[in-house]
Amino acid sequence: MPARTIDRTSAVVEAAARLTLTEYAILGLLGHLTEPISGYDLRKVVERSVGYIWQPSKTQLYAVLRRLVAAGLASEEHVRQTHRPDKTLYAITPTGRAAIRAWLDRDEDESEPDRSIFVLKLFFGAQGDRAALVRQLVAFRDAYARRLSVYEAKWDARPEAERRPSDDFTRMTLRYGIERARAAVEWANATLEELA
Amino acid sequence: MPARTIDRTSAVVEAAARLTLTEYAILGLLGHLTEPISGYDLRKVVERSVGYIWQPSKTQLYAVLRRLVAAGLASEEHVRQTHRPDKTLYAITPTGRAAIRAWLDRDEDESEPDRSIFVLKLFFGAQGDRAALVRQLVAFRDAYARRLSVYEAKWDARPEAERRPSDDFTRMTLRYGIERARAAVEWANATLEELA
DNA sequence: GGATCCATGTAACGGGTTACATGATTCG
DNA sequence: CGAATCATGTAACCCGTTACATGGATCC
Repeated sequence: MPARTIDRTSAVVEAAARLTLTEYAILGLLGHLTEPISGYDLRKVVERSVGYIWQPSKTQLYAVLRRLVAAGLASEEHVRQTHRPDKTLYAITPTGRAAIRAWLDRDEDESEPDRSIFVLKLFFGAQGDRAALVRQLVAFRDAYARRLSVYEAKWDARPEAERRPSDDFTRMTLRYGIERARAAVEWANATLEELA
Repeated sequence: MPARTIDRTSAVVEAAARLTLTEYAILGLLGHLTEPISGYDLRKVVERSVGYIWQPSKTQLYAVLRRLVAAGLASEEHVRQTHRPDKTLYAITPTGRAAIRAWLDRDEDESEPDRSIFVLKLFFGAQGDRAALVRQLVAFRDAYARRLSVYEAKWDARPEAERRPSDDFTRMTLRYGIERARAAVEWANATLEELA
């Protein structure tokens, strides 16, 4: 938890207005899940779910979980294990739920740029070697094409009978990923032709 | 310049292999331009050109320029002014040119996720208020729609006769921005219907 | 019997953001 | 005559990344 929130004695939800994106994301995941989870397992969940939108480093994950507990937004439970390393399970608290709800309801004021290293490189293309750029453009396209097929595979993953309400939102974001990936692939192909 | 590059006595280009994205971007801009430029003006250039791909804070810009000079990748020239504050003009050096060329030619190994605060929020949509989400989705769509029209206006900006070789690359990246923005707007509209 | 899985950390480092500051000048 | 422009900076803060570490258990 950032130091600047320490002096906020009351109004925890308002203090929560100062969480990092990473903190909100992890807190949101805890709220998304139905059972307490270890940091280790949470990582895997991230990879399978929001990974394509956003991803924390391993170290960050553990650090954030502890911060959330310190802020009262999550609770922890230590579990002893005999044949495996001991672990700590984290769950969201009512305060935590209020915090994400407040975050979700709050309007964001700025729209971030679509950051991409490769596209930035392409912008400077005239200063470099054309063949190298083409090579990287191909890699760029292939990376998005791979993503695309991963997303599309997920699309039909869960059978309709087992769907939960939150799946609707998962699918919306999935569709976002699909549409944007598709746009990227098509653009890359068109640009490749232009470079040839 | 990061401290870790200090001990590299020779092979400046290789030391340059350790620059930040921000540093490469600014160096690339210096290489892109034909004349020395002040930090102040460079900011405006950023806003008008690569701004939608990537953008540094004001403070960063000035700091990076000084770092680039310290590394020998850029040169500076102090200009006294009578009716305006004095300024410093920066230009890329031959070493700097070699550095971006090396960067441009180098393959990137990782593909970053398509980070978006709002989409992350939508992923957690089930935990929040539906109306608030719809409101933000509209804002999201409108922001991209605005971008879209800005890009499209740029597309036909420069008359064909005055075009320079680097414009081809500018247009490629511009088209990327257009296609992705279009995809975002269409997705947002479809999702809005779904939420209604 | 070497690799991979489980499960979690520490330490160091640095880049980037936010807030604040300055002071003359030109525009409306 | 107040606001915006020009032009650059300092200070503080901290989030996030990278590298490194541990040690038993299971898999092939």
